[in-house]
Amino acid sequence: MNNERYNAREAEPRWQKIWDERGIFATRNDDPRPKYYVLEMFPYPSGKLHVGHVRNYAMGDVVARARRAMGYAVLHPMGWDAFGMPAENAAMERKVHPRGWTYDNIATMRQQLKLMGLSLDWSREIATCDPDYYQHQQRMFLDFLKAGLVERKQSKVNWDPVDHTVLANEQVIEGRGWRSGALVEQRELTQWFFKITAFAQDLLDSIDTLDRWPDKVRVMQRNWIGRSEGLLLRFMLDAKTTPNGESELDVFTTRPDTLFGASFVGISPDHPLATALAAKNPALADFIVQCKRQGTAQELIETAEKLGFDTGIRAAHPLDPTWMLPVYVANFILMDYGTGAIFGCPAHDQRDLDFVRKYGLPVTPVVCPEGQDPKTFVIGDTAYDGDGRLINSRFLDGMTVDEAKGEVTRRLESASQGNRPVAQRQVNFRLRDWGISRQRYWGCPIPIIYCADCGVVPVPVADLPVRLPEDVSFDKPGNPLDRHPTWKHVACPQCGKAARRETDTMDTFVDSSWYFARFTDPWIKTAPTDRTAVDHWLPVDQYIGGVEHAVLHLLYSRFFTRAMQATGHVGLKEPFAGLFTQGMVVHETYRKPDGVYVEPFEVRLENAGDTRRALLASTGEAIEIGPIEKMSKSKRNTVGLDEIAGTAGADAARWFMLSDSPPERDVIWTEDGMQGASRFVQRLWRLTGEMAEMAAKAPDRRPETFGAPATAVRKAAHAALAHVTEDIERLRFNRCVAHIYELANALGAAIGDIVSPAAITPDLAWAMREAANILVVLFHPMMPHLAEECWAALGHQSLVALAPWPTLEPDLLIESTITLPVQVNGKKRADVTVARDAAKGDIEAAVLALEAVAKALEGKTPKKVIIVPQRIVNVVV
RNA sequence: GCCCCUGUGGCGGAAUUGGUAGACGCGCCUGACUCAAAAUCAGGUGGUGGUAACAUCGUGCUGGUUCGAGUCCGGCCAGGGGCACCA
Repeated sequence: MNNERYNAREAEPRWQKIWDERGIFATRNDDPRPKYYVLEMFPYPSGKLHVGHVRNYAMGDVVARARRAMGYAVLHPMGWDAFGMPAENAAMERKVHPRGWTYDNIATMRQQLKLMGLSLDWSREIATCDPDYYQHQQRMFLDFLKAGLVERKQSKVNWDPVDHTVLANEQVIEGRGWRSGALVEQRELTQWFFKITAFAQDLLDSIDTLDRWPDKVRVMQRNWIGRSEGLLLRFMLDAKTTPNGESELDVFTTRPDTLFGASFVGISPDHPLATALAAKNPALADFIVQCKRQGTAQELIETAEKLGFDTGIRAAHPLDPTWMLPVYVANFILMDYGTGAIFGCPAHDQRDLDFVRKYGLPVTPVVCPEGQDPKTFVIGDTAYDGDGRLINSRFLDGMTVDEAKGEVTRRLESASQGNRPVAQRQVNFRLRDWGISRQRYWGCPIPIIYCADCGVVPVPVADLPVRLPEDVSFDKPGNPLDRHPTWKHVACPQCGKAARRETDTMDTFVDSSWYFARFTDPWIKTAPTDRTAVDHWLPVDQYIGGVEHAVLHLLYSRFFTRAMQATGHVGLKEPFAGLFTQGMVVHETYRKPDGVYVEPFEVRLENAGDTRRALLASTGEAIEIGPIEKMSKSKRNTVGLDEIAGTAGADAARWFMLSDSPPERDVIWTEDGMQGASRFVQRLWRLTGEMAEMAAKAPDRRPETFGAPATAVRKAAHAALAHVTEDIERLRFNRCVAHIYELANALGAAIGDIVSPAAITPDLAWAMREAANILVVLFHPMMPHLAEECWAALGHQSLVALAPWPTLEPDLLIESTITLPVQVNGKKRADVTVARDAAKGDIEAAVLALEAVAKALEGKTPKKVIIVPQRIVNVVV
């Protein structure tokens, strides 16, 4: 009997040490068993772990431990996404070096992860800030460059004025920098880009193959890539009106059907034609300057008024050369989508309508909604973008929108002007190339040298890595690499003359775009990956992380894997076969009457009847319980790992984080929930202790027959086994938890039914031993330390971490008689117990003989009796 | 504005994918043990009526399909998320 309370604080480190010493979670690449790669998104070493990390890693660990038991060679590694801004901010604020700050944090967090008892292969640990890692990234940058997947170009970029760096589109959330929260400005800079658009169509198409990804993420990626099909059409310009005799203008449209509703042609202020004309027209130059000034902050763009400038240029309508349209420069036209030029159809596009109302251009409706009289159909303040029939459109009149699109496309494709078709079908993507240049120190240096004679020169592979200099200062804003006295001054690798290093570093999302591949062989020095290892382990079978990376990390990694495939570093294009996005851990907020937030561990909660109240633990002062929110430093509602591992223990915390809420949803951290988990830890300890006592009396040989009590115990154990196995495979951890509770309840009841020691027959003792073993193996993925302790108490010499998953006896789940609910007219009136394989006629007879059924029938004769085998009986009157 | 998701007891949530709504946990109530508390154990816990057996209503609202709807379809309402001058 386990008389002592289970002491997690003593037991947990003891088992961690044993696992560690025996190296049981280190995975060999030549393991012949089927592979299974489980990965949780690796953490940024920000300082300390909190319960949100516990949830994330506990889920991955359940999968890893269960798959290991099921006979897979499991790869479950851990590393550090170690480059990034916070290290530099710490350097500025605390006068520490980013490297020291980062590695100190890694040491702390590694220690904390070990406290959680995760079954990780620490021999494969990597940190992205280690030159042993980033040199390979530089190597791949050079390979991608050679393959045409990297490009240096001038473009408009998002500039974060607080972090003093450029941000990718994916890193701008509602017009603000994703880290700093500062309003992002537009700047024209020369930058390095990864050509993610080269794979736009494939990235989109392959989403259909990611059948183990959440729909939500797939939808978000589809929207982000944003494919639209349309027509590229050529407008002929009146050369007399253009600055340098230009005679054509290309326009992209998805609505060629509305071409007869055109009332102007619009070009972006950044369009080459606008630039050319501005050189000769000071008023237009002023207007363009005005557009750019007004357009610096994203937030302003969204509320900005539509403004335009009539260039005096005239364009011929593609379907009627005699119809001349005015060409405006308009502030709402984006240069980097389509061609930077549009035709404006105000009746059916709200932006165009707002624009023409201001400049007095005509509004001609050309699509009339079904059922509306074309004579009375007028456009007011709202453009009509729905379906309908064409009007005011000459040969298109009467067609549907789709027919008209087809007709216009056909005509213009076959019409030629100067030996080229007037129009061609085109696909455009919203997705833009990934700008990776960052004007920061703590990142992977871009291995490029600029030479006055040779131009842009890649660093030779033999010279890699390009290491970050150690002696840098953070006393001024801006890039420390750029103002370093010597680092950037190098000899040109080609001509030997004085040249200059690229001082930008790579976006930290590059670092995390391939780490999962590096884990497959982190020891190889000569290449980013060992092809045998990487092709063996990839794809990741189960990837787990936050949904906030749906269009960031998860899209970049898909691109990067394609680029690695194109340059021979991996043999596949989709890195993550299964993806699971877990919810956040949220917590109540607490504030003193003066509005100051109070941390959870300073608060004492009291339940009185249905009401709860919070008191300051130290003084008893009443505290207001605020809304439940995402854990954040500003709301002071975070719960750290140290607070819980040191008291209730890691197992209880893991158990609580996996219980109640479905894993994809947010979970609320509560003291009560944590206590409930702790109680269950003790209950399992007592229960297995009692069962161990009985198990000691069990015969070695399996009994020939089992009595009713033993059979009940065995049925409960095997039912739980079946459920937990399925629920782990489907990542429904909350249901695993419920089924383990059910088994514990059933076993507790079975023990309670034993009236005297004499009732413990050999077959019952044997069943108890079997059930106890099943119970411990079933909960060990969630509470591994407690499981080892119980496993030892059951007399095992080996570790439960190495125990095989129990074998299910399906016969135990099949009952010989079943109880079916009986409905009359769809309302439940009785139960009927019949043989499992009873004939329908027999069931019907049994049902109609029931007193409750007769009563409900009120003497009427049933019209029909519906019998769903093994399910239900419904008598219809 | 467009796209997507969610809505079930006091709370977190189950419901074999169209078949007994409320598994399991938390909280609460009653009892046992205790000088007392903690811990533990036993019982109860959707609403209404009834001592009870039982009856009746009940899955955001509303209509429909069906022998049967939390689950499917139509229309609303509420909450959350994503995208947003993308032509």
